[in-house]
Amino acid sequence: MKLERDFYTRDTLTIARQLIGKVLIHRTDEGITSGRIVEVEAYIGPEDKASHSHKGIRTGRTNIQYGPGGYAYIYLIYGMYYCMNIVTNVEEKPEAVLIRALEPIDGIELMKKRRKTNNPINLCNGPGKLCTAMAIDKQCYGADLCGSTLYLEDEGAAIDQEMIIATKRINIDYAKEAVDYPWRFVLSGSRCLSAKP
DNA sequence: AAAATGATCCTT
DNA sequence: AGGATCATTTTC
Repeated sequence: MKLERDFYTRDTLTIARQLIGKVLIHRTDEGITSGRIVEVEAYIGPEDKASHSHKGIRTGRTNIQYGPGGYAYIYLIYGMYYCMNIVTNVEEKPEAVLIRALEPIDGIELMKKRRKTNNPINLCNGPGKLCTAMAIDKQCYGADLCGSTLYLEDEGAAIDQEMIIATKRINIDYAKEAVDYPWRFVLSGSRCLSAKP
């Protein structure tokens, strides 16, 4: 079942935890790719020094975060890689969840071609990698996740809450006290994580 | 107008 | 441990 708007317009940490186990799907002219989410990080607006919308910074890049949840926030990092976030909560709350790793499901051959590797566990085990594998780029900025091109589905099988581990976020050393917030959620034991829990 | 800065990945 | 590489943001 496709996730609808009401899934996205809620509390960000609740959504982040519930995103583990959901399936991300992207339909392109080249074909369909999909993967099961196994790692995410929450970025919670003005109060979070690690967030792009820290202090309510509103620019061309962060603007989509200020709308309602259920839209894609895509940005280029280090001049080379795209990262995909899911905008969460309601209007004027600039919050989002970064998708950090997936276990590939559909379109694995296409992913291998795009990523130039044959190792299936090296296709989507990082935020830049999964965007390359699924051809998620600037064109996806602001995409409505309640549409039919880029969206999420619930597999049906619920994840045991004990299998979801909360840890510190990755590579945000610049974020002062926020470096210690346990806002990264991973599926325990997954072979496709970007780093050890 | 110019400088600084990365929510990363790959190679050594 | 270091370099690639550039859009976006911040600063002058």
